[in-house]
Amino acid sequence: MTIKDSNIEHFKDALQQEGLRLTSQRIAILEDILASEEHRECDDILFSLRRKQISVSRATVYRTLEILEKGGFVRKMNVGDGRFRYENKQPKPHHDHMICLECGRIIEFVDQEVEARQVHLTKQHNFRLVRHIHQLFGICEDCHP
Amino acid sequence: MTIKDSNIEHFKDALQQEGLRLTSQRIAILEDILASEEHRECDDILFSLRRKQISVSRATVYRTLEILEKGGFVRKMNVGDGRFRYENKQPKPHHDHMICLECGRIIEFVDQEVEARQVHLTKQHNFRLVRHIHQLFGICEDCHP
DNA sequence: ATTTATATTGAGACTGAGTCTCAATAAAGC
DNA sequence: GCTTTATTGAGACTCAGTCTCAATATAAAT
Repeated sequence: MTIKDSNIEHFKDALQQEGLRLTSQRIAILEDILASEEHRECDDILFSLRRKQISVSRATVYRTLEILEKGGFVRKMNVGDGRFRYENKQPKPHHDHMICLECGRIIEFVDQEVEARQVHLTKQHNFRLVRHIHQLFGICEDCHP
Repeated sequence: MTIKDSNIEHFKDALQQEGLRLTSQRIAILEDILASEEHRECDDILFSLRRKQISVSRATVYRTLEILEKGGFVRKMNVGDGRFRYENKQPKPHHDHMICLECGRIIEFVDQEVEARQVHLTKQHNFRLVRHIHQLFGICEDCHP
């Protein structure tokens, strides 16, 4: 069984637990996401499918992305420009992002010290930390001399 | 001269540098923001003005907020729910936010270690840091037992 | 394999935050 | 006060994302 197939099996299980069905559209969308390492918006995924001659409606892509996010298959991120980006979450450990203001390039990073401080700071306020967003905006090395 | 008047003077200067005019609407919006410590969305400001019998159009509030942001009078922030929040930036040093997922309460925080790590991490990637977003989402002490 | 119950899909209408247009109005400088 | 031109308000518009509903497809039962 390939890694792809095992992912689809997991997806099938996740769907069944919710009483949802495994459709060709949902498989196509998941496969497209699994095959990409990018941080893409809905239409990027839609056009990627179209290029493969797979016709899915925009509504279905949005609906499936929501299911995939809940199931932990994709990560939905807000870059602040009004459009959400979705990335394949599967093989990746937690990370945050540096975002180039010129070219939109996204660099992933993690820092254990920052992670530890977050826990410390929220404890100080008796705040139960659920998740966080840490985005560093600036100019990447390709975009400055 | 009051602090309020000195702020309006600064605003007038900022406007003049851009060839813009000091109007009663712009003054009313700035005053309303200076009088608040909250993180409000456009309509909160609009309704706050209405309560004071000041009629300004939504378009003008948006337009003025943009000018105020550029001039460093307000800070525009994205909490990820599709609406921008604006806060009085004047007397405050830099800070980030903890956001309660239950009640929407916003707690401000700063941490020099985190700030230092950000500089360090971006340097490692030869990335020129311009600004950052650091938001900790969770449940505040009022919303959990 | 057929049937049945119901989840899913696609097309397009709809929503809501925010932007744009343009005629009427109001600052600022003379 | 007069003139120039920035600003305003009302509503049209945009754009990402959601919702509706009739037609279709899945999964389970027969």
